[in-house]
Formats: sequence, structure tokens, C-alpha cells
Amino acid sequence: MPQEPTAAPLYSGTYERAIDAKNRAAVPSAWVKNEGAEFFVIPHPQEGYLMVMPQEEFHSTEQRIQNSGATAQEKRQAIRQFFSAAHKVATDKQGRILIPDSHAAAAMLSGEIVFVGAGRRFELWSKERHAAAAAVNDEIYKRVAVDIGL
Amino acid sequence: MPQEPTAAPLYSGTYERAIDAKNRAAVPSAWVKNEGAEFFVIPHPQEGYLMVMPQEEFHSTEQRIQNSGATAQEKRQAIRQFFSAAHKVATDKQGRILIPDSHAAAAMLSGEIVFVGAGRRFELWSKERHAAAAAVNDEIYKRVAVDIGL
DNA sequence: GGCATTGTGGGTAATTATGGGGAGCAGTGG
DNA sequence: CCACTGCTCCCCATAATTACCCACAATGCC
Repeated sequence: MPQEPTAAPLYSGTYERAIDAKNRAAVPSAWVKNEGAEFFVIPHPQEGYLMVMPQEEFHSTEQRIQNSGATAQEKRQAIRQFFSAAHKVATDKQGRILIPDSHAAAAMLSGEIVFVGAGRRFELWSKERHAAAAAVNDEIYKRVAVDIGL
Repeated sequence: MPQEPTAAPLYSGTYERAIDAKNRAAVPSAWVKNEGAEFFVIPHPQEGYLMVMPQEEFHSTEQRIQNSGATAQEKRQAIRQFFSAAHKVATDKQGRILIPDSHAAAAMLSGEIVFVGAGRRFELWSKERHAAAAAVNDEIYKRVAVDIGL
């Protein structure tokens, strides 16, 4: 049998979850088994949500900054910012990750939150913000879908 | 001519099925090669039915968005929407897939449903919607058939 | 007519999601 | 140096959901 190149973890789908008073959130079980249990959590620089990625995607994101068209000094500063904002988290025995306070506040995470698959990484949104952002994206998605004859 | 190592599955035909109270639907046995087959389920952006595709078709659809004429940002947003709407499902030991609640609701699937082969992917319709859509398609099909001298 | 395959339904066990108590540690300030 | 505080992790309990298993009906094949 031709050995499948162990497809890199692929996060897809949307899951509503709760974040409790201790800032713990259960990662969808379908996403935990692919990967070990360690993720990097980084607030998205503009939009108010958290990016969560496994180590390899974290490194590849660093590379993308490195390969950007910015000046050497700008890249150094951007990478420093990137690293300082990134927190490494691990799932506990119940498959939950602990969101650092500052990050939860930045993304307004409390009560109902949404896990959104985004390919090689996934995202954490507050339910309200996600509803708004998804509406915008859905417009664009529909237009592009017509373009490619979906 | 580049020979594909494993013949891409071709889905054809129309099958009426039931979806039960647990949102399970039996995939036509002719379409399930091995046990534990995995599919991605995505609501069609405009019309109210579900697209179901194996992983390779899923990726190729992502590529088609990537190669569309939209701007880089639009493509990113469209792909994000595409990923977030796609749920990975696997057949159980009886060859059934579990349809996520939100998707079943979006396509109004309950009671009688229809599996429709569509080449490298297949579709899930509610019986009523499929009847309506099929009537329209048949009109078009007949006209085109005359065009090509069928 | 048997027999195997496929589709359907439902009971039950296993997994997953969530909440909360409490032990262990680190840092802080007396 | 030692309480005290805040935080994190572990454990358990419970609820909800999912997957597994069996039973049976319908169909087609030998």
C-alpha cells in the first residue's frame, strides 16, 4: 500500500464551546488526536481573535515573516513581537487548554466561544464576534464560489 | 499520460435514503470502498444541499479557490469560510455518516433524503428540494442534449 | 427457497464536554 | 524566612453526545 505522507493536521469545521471561570476551553477531540498536545496561542494582530497553531505551523509563520519584504530591522522587531505575544499551551488530562488572561481579554473570550478550523491552524473567537466576521466572509465566499463554479 | 495510482472514485447515480433521529445516513455501499472512509461535508454556498467529498477533492477545491481571480485577501477569506464550514466525517461500522446538526438544518435534511452522484463528489439533498431542482435541471439537460445531438 | 448483502432502528457502552474542589508551586511582601 | 495570594494542574463527578453492537426487514443472487 502506498504510504500516505501522514497528512499534516488539518483543522476544519466550527465548534461551539464554553470557556469556564478558570479560562479553560476543551479543544474539539477530533483535533487533539492528530497532533501531540502542544499549541502556540497568539492574538491576531488586527482582528480580535486568537490564532492557535501546532509547533510546525508556528515556525513556518516565523519563516513567512522572515521572507517578507520588510527591512531587516523591521523583521527583527516583528518577530520579537510575534514571539512575545505567543504563549505555549498544552492540553490537560481532559483535553483542555488554558487561555492566558491577557489573551482571553484581548479576544473578549468568556462564556460561549467558537473554535474555527482554518487549515493548518485554528482560531478562537467570542461567539458574537465570530457571528459578525463570518457574515462578512460568507459574502465573499459566495462570490468566489460562483467564480469557480462550485 | 499521467496514470493516477489509485483511480479517483467516481460517484454516479441517485439513491433515496433515510436519515434517522440521530442524524445518521447510510452511504450507498457502492460508494464506500473501505471501512472508515472519510469525507468532508460542506453546505453548498447558495443552494440548500450538502456537498460531500473525499480528501483529495477537498484539497483540489481549495486549490480552485486559490487559483480564482479574486484578490489575495478575498481568497484568504473565502478559504477560511470554506474550511470553517467543512466538517470531517467518517463512516461507522454500518457504513453510515453522522451529519452535524447545523448542516442538516441548513439543508433541511430529515426523514427522506437523496444521495446524488456528482463525479468526484456527491451531494445530499432533502427529497423535496431535490425533486424541485431535478425538474429544473432536466429541462436544461434536454436542451443541451439536443445541442450536442444526443 | 435459502443465503448474503444492504439499509434501518434502537439499546447500551464509551467518549467527550464541563464544572468544581483541592494540592503543589512560585512570587510577593512583610 | 515565612505566611499569603494567585495560578496551574490534577482529580473526580456529572451530563451530553457519539460510536458500537445487535436485531430485523428488504432486496437480490445463487
